[in-house]
Amino acid sequence: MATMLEVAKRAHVSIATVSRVLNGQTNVAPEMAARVTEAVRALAYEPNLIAQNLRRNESRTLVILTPNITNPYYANIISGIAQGAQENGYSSFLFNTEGKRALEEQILERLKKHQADGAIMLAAELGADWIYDYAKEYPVVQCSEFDPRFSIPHVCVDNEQATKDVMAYLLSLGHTRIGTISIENRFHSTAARLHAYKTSLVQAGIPVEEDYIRYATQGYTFKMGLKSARSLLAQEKRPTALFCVSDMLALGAIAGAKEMGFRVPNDVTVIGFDDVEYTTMFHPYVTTVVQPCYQIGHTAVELVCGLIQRQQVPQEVILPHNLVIRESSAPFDGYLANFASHVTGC
Amino acid sequence: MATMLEVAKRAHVSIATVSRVLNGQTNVAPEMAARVTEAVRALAYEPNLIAQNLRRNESRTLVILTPNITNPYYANIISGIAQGAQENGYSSFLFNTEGKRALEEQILERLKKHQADGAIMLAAELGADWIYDYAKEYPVVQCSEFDPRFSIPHVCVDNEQATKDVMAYLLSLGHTRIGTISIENRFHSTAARLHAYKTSLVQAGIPVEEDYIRYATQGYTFKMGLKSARSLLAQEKRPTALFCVSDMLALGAIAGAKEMGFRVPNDVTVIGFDDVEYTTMFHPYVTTVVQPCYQIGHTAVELVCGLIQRQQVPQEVILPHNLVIRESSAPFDGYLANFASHVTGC
DNA sequence: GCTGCATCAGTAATCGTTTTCAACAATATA
DNA sequence: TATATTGTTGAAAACGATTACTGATGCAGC
Repeated sequence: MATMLEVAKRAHVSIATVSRVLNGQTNVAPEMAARVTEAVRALAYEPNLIAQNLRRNESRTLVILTPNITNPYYANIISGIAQGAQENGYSSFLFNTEGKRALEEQILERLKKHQADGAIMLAAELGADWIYDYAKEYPVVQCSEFDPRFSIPHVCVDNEQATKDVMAYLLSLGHTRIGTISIENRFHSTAARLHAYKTSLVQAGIPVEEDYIRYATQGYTFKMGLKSARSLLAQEKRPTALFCVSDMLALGAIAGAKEMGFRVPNDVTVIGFDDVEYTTMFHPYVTTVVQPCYQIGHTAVELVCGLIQRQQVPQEVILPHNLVIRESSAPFDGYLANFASHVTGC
Repeated sequence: MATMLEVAKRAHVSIATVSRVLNGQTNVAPEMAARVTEAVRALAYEPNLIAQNLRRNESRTLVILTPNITNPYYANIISGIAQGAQENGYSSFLFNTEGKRALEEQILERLKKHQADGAIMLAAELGADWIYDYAKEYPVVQCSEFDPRFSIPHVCVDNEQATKDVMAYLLSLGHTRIGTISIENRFHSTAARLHAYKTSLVQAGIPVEEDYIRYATQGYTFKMGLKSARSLLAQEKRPTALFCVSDMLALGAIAGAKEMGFRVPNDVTVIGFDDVEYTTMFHPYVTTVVQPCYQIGHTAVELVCGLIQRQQVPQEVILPHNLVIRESSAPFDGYLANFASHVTGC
């Protein structure tokens, strides 16, 4: 690959002039500029970005840390990030960390090593104090998850309010035996949703029953939803509505309910969270909370670009959520609910 | 961030010595080496990789082009790549191209610009001649898909043979009315599978019926499988077995068959391809061709590393596939098949 | 004609490494 | 004692760009 020097020689100018032409500076005689562009074309010159980055002391690169790229929830966030990065003249590099700290640190080390100008972290856990060590010194932004103890800029929805909306909706449908499928992890969203679930009940004068709460032990998976629903719905005074903290859990819960002979939504209402594509793949389509994923990603890029340019950026950006009502939710039907718990097949 | 010069000053040595220590060279006096390591530690020195790369004229970086990171089929390939890259001291950068040529070219341009040492392309289409322009000059390897007209090194399974295995299995089960859900795209695998489907029939003395072939028009999706199955099974002389070129299509086909009142596998046998996680999520678990995805990814890295080091590498690596028989396939039952086509509900 | 001021092009320093080469000291050999 | 050999070390030249600075040229104003 040709270098700037070769271009300069061919155009009979100095490399400084070549550089000026390439960077669109005005103080170059048109005739010279023409010679340079011609030489660039003839030699198919492409600037060596490594050299450019060294000199400019920037990499124009963002690293994106995702626990699991296969998760469709992240897919839209990522495409928002990719688009935003491009608009701001950055490349975004995607890493699949599987939530492993060692890997995550390895990637953030790139900030130190000048391989990246900023980082966007999806799904950082509560108590991951070490992240703050990087965020203090380098541009780091968090998406969806964050730890309120640290002032790392982040973009998310109001999980507490979203859950309250779900609960208000369920209560308005007449449900009083409302269960939840939560999850065993250290995400802020999980804690916020569980907290709002409980306070909503209390505020409605309904006691919180631990029997109505299950925790997925192995991630937001279909199987976990299935298993949790089986156990929740096997109780004599089974819940008539299930709030699941993710759509995959909801899908599993619906399958579990069906398997036990319950109809969804007639016998059991199931509500999800996130609005991934699968919610409208199988009937009943899932009633769920939609998060503006693309926007979340896009906004995160804007924050991190702000940080890179040492501008003042908001510590927290909360984007609007939306409860979309589809086929998996229906008003409480006392008659059915009392009998359905004894049914075992159709 | 401290530079080498600062480390050198603090250790009272030259930067050459610092470099030697950092690169583990032996001809350094232990006492000096100790001073250097101490200074490195004290200043929390991290080498500037940009400078390093410039000097070494390499980036130790691989770019991975994926059409769709959400597709679980790619997930395992990607993790094989990530692992292989790490083992070889490379970073792998993942890009979601959505099959857009402009984006793909933009990413391959990084090879020219010294931003990446090699590229691994997943799912390149037939007739994408322009790729060859890059592959001629830079290390490029293809995974799963490739164009036999060009000699770009690639890793894949033998799609032709795998399909023949499926067909032999179906024929051995007694099926003679075998349909296929293929797809409208320009992948070599698609052509190979369709070709093998047809030749297997012909070799068995069964004429190829266009009525038994459907083409998914909008990708390997559940909905496409559903739609194709509906149309295939609505025929009076409906096929009793369906070979689908992807698991998602098979899942959709199973749903479609069920919806029409057919039992899978009793009334209709459905076979998929790839063996993604979803095949064992819902019953019946899908009989499918498993591809050694992780291995494919891993091998692709080895090839590309070979190319980078200007070694001779094989033009084609074919990895073994495996037909795994699960719950969605069963022997042909003449009695059921003749009546089931008139059934509309259970 | 001389000064002052643009305008434009080139020289050289710079970014932070690696690596060649020469210098030097210490040791072995004759 | 003189020389060859070996082992360490540092000075300086790369890598390929950007950019501050310098210098040359041309033109206007006096």
